[in-house]
Amino acid sequence: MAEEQQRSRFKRQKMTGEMDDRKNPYLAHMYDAESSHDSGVSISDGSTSAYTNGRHSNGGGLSSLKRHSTTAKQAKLAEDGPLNPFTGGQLSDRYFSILKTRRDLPVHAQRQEFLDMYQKSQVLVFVGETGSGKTTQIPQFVLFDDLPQQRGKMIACTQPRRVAAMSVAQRVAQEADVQLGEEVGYSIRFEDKTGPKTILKYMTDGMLLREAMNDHDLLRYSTIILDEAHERTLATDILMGLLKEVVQRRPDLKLIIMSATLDAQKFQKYFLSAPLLAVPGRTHPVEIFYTPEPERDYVEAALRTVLQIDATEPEGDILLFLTGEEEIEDACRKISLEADEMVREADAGPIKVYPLYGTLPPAQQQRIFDPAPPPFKPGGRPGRKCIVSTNIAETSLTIDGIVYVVDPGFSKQKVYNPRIRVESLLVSPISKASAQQRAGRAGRTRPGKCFRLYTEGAFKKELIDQSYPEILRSNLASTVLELKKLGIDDLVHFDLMDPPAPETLMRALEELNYLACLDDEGELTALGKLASDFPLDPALAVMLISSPEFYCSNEILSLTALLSVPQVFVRPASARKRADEMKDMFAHQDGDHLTMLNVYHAFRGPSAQENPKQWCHDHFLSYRALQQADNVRMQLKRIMEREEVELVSTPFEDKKYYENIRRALVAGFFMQVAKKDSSGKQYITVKDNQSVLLHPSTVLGQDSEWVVYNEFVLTSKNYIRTVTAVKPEWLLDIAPGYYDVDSFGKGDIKTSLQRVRDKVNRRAAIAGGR
DNA sequence: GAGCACTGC
Repeated sequence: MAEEQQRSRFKRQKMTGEMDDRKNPYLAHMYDAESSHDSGVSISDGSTSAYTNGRHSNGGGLSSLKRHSTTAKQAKLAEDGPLNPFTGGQLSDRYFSILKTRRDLPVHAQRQEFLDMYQKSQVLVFVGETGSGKTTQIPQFVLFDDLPQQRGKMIACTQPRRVAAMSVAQRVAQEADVQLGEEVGYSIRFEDKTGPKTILKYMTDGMLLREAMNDHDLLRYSTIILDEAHERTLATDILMGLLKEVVQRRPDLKLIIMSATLDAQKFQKYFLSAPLLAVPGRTHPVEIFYTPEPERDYVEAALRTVLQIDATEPEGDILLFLTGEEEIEDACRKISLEADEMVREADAGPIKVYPLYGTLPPAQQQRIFDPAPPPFKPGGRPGRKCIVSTNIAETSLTIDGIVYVVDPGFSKQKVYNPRIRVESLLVSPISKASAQQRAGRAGRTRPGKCFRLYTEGAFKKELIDQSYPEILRSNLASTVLELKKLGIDDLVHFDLMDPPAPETLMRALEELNYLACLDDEGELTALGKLASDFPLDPALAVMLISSPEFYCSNEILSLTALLSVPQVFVRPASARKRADEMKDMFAHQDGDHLTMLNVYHAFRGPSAQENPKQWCHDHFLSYRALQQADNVRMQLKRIMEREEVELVSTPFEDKKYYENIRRALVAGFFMQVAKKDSSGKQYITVKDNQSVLLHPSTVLGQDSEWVVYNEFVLTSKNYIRTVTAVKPEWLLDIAPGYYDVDSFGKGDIKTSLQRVRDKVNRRAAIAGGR
């Protein structure tokens, strides 16, 4: 394929607009800072005692000092050693070599500017693009000025992802020349690597939110840094709302919002004109190409583009963004096949194609870091690798060596429809910010190219600037419960950056009221308080808390854990039949929940525990998911013990063993019930009257009139997945408030429930009359 | 007779 043809398909973008943002450093500062660092309370030369941990150092002559105003110069001096300013120990050679590279980072050039701003204002917004060093350096800059050890406090820096919190903490501990978990540590679910000496703590945003629920003013911290705020995770959004109030109650608390996009003005405005400091990133230029005409089939266009790049562009790896597992596996097969043909016909270089998505086993994910294949013969055309990935490569994983990015402009995104109370995944156009982030992936090691499979006009006019924050796309039942526990009573006036639709809030309140977590006045009930102690969706928490009443809390505990982790059943395309046969071995005729419980019990059994990994592989089960379930189970069990929720079981021989579990299911999921309709082919959901089908993966036969379901899946059809048969009289008995039959709209469900009610009443009358 | 982007407590 000629270079000429390649060019004709893509209009070369003039280097304006977006690319200018990339090339020109951002406005260095929009805040006119006066130097305020000359304030007398500085660290005496040569002394390091202001930095050593007050609770442990023995020469704490300066430990009574108030908040310091350190200058960049002073901090540098302290950093230069020879002793570690925080531990008093000898600094290692590695420390000094890392220190040199740290001082080359773009943020370092603006250290004084940062300190001036930090000292002057309680809240500040910091913008730093990829490669600026903000995540590792800013918290350390703060450390040298804040000196939290002198007041027995800590600096917190939040991350949206656990791996990031872990790896950044590891890196910063190295930079500070301390043991991870001592002065520098991290805290994520299931793992707290901090200790009494910890003064800088990286943590997930969810973790800090959990802490806030028991300590509304976050008194353990002197400075809180919310990193990657532009990602707008649910936890970050709530933390921002919360901290906006906390900084007013606590004048001694400092807050830094760190973001990677220029949208930072929005953060600035939200925090009442907080000053903003922007530092340029360090990336290579990326040339952007657009298609002149819209593409009808983006997958087909993507394949064509990848092959064209392979045939015509110089050495360099390719990253293609697609939306899901199946699409990706399919594309990988096709690219490999076509590329092989090109090798035969046109003497092309070798190409290796790797899929990348979240549910891929870690070992296979690691393969994307393998080097590109060598030429077929010495001096021949160089090989390249092509990675076909979901959005995971946009934020969570960075791959060096990518020179070409192919961006069809779509991703799967969660959407929530409050009218039918359904969360689902939908293939949707990405935002401008996402497109920019994707393009940037081509310029990490050297100048690159990004091929957008949409027109420049579409980019400008059709793509929204930023993706909608998660808070606008989610069911907020657990969020509302959390807010109540956080002491936010007036939800409507709680100042969120993007307030959710009133209907979404109403739905959440209604759901929590039916679950008896909120009373009719919207106040947190005892059950609601208890439920908020569990890191679970409210329905799951209520099911777990109610389970002792059904003599099966041990079993419901296992089931709750299983329902909070990814799917345990594995069904590879190459072995569907065998996988299904294996699943049948665990099947329980009354439904998928009980089947999952059978799996878990087998997994915990002696024969599986001999070699659990092998056993899972042999039985087409996900070892990772089951292990995770074990972990979650332990965590939940500890909370149950602490909160004195009894752990009991019905003897397995008892004929009520399974029935009790099914009844307990109803206690949490009575709002997720469907009844078979008159045709007998499909089901109708209770109250919402949605037509749904049993998901084909279910073990349940077609003869169950009433079922509870765990989730609603909206794909080619409306499916309910993970379903178990229940009896209608249990619904009336266990959730009488929700099953107030007279309040139901006319229809089959109402008639059936009336009939059941009458039958129950008649039986009661007879029993009473005897 | 199907398909789950991603993250988190």
